[in-house]
Parts: sequence; structure tokens; C-alpha cells
Amino acid sequence: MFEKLHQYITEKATLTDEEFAYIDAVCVTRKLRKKQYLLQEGDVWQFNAFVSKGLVRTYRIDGKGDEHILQFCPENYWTGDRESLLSGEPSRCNIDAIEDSEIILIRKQDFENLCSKIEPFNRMVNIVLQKSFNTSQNRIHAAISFTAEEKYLNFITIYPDLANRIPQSMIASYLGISPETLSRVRNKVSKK
Amino acid sequence: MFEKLHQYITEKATLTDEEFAYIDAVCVTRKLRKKQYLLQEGDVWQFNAFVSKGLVRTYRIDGKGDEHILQFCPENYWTGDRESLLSGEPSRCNIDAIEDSEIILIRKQDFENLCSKIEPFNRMVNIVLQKSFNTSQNRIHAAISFTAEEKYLNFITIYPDLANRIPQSMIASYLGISPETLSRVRNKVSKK
DNA sequence: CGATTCTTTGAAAACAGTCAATCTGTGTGG
DNA sequence: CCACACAGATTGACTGTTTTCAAAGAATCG
Repeated sequence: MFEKLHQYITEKATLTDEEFAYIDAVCVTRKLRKKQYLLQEGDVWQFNAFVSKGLVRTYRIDGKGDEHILQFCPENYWTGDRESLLSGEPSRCNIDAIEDSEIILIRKQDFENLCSKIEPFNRMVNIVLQKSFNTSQNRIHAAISFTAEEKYLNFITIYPDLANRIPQSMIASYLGISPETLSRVRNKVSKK
Repeated sequence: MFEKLHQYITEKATLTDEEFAYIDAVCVTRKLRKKQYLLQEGDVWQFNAFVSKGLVRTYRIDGKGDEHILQFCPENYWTGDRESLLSGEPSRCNIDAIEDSEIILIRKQDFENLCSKIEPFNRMVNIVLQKSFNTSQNRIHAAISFTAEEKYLNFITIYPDLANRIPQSMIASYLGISPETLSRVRNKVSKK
């Protein structure tokens, strides 16, 4: 049932069978069809979510109704809205599936129990969080330093696998440029 | 000696005198004059750094030699380069003082020991990290969604106190716009 | 003060965004 | 299996924003 998550954890920490059993006991699977929501703006997000299959996106909608993508999350990565999770406030984000996906959900309280009960799990989670932070910092650097072309080239070198799975318009949204500009940039780049 | 840090911790966790003593034992103070470096690109960063007084900035230098500011860190916040700290690789960042500052440094290993020895400290650190992540996400949203004017207005509403302590050119660098554009934006805003 | 740095302002150029039309590919229903 | 509809991508022309470069004007610091 939770093989993907076991495999993921095994690569990063050493757990006993009993500890894996603790984890399994609090995991819930949710299947998402393409375009289906995992979280809608206004709801309170209460989970840690591990994507075991597929691909989801997190985005916000601005005053003009435009979407801005904060995160793409493929299999073997964690997603959710940490802001709502931490504050208990309604989320400003939406999460939905770009591909048919499978998500493993662990409730906030259960997750915290796992962390305090299973020290290697706790360490793993902490390192994942630190890496997420670093990833964010690097994205900020790209967003404030790069031209549209550089943003695109950076994206496809960092995420070569994702580039083919995501509609261009969403990549544009993620990079903070218009779909037309992205199209032109790609055209220009391909001519080199 | 470390009153500011004690005060900070006391607001977020409950520790015994003995636990405070553990912390004090691994703290090192460093004073920084304005413009002095705390970290230079190429060096490995090995600390968690608490700013007890003053204001520092973290920035990177791009291929053209331009600076791009990743973080402003005033008193009562943590700074450093988590990327280098986690990987052990040389840092791509510089950290220097915008004002004369006092920094409390805790070596990586000592910090981890504190975390495992003092559970409330560990929890506090984890929450601070989560909040830092959320702050980053919000900044990404601003960077990819907002116009220059919106970025500036957002900045001064989020950091009203910092706005006066930081040269405009640095705010521009932080926002990813040119100093001239920021000047024009401010002019325009002040006329409303 | 004088020197340096920071900020402002103007004009031109580069860049990215918008709007509208066309093209492409995909999937669906007849 | 084809025709059609639909969404996504491309292209062109235009607009608007932001950058760049240069110069002048403030502010700051020794």
C-alpha cells in the first residue's frame, strides 16, 4: 500500500519494522484525477502530504483572477500548505492534480507524534524541510536576478524531467512570465 | 552577555536555567562594523547565527557582478547560509553588516547537540524554520505576481521598520528592480 | 567643508505584456 | 473512423513597463 513512501524513507533513514508500522497506521491514501483539487483556497490545511504517484501543483489566485504557481510536486516529494498548517488559518492556496495522482496524507497531530516517537524520521523530516527552504531561496534568486530566457533555461536544467510533463502555460505561470513570452523564448532558444 | 537570545528563547519556549547554561556554553559573540563581512562567497558556512543587535544582509553576486539580496536580517532573527551549512560546500552567498551589529554564533555540531538535548529548543528551532519557509514562499509569490509598485508597497507594509534602515538601492536589489525604478515608484506613490 | 555615495531625473532602448488571430494537437461524439 | 470542438501553443502588431545610460542633485561621513 505505502511502498513508495517506505522506499523513500529507507533511502534517507533507518527504521525498524515496528516504526514503519506506526507510520502506516496513520497514513491515508487519496487518489486524485487530473484537475481534481487536493486543497481549495479558504479551507484549512491539516496534513503532510506525500505524493506517491503523479504530479500536483500549488498556486494562488491574485486580485485579477490570475493563477501563480508556487510549487510543482511530483512523486516522492512532499506538498501541502505549510502556512495554513502552522497557523490554523484558511489557506490562500489551491492544490490540484496536473496528472492522475496518488497522495499519502498524514494528519498534523499524527505527523508530530511520529516525529517525536521516531527520531530518525524526525531528522529526515527536518532535513527535507531545510532543503525545501534552500530550494525556495534559490528560486527567489532566480526570480529577482534572471531575464525571462534565463529563467526558462534554469528551469529546464534544474527540472529536465518535469519540463515535458507540465503544460507550457503552467511553466510560464511558475516562472512569472506570460505564456506568449515563454513561447517566444523557447523559439529563440531552439534556434541556437 | 546573551540576554537578547535568552529573551528571544523565553518568548517561544520554556527552558530551565541549566538548559540556558548549555546554550551559553556554546555561544560565541562576534561584533561587526558596518560593511564588514560575516561570510564571504567561497567559504564554508558552519554556524547558526542569531543577530542580537543591528542588521545584516545576505546576497549573491551574478555573472555581471551585480548584487542580489536574498535576505535582510535585523536583531532577533537568525541568519546564515543554510545551503552551505547543510551541504558542506563553499557558499555562493555573502553576508555583511548594514549597521554595526552583534552576532551570536553557534557551531553546527553544537547546535545539533542543543536540539537533541533540549526538546523545547528543538521545537522552537523547527517552528522558526517552518516560518522561514513560509516567508520565502510569500516572497516568491510577490516576485512572480507583482509589479514594481506592488512589490514596493508590499515591502513597506510587511517591513515598515526596516524600510527606514535600509538604503533604497538595497531595497531595490531585494525586490529585483533597478534603483531608478524604485525611485520613480516612490515618487509616484508619494503623490497619492 | 570636500569627497564619496546615494538618489533623482530625463531620454532612449530593451524587454515583457496584451490582445487578437491562427495554428496544432487531442480527445470526444456522431 | 472522421469531423468537430476545445484547449494549448504560436505568431504578429502594438502597448506599456522597466532598464540602461548619463547627468545633476541630495545626503552622509570623515
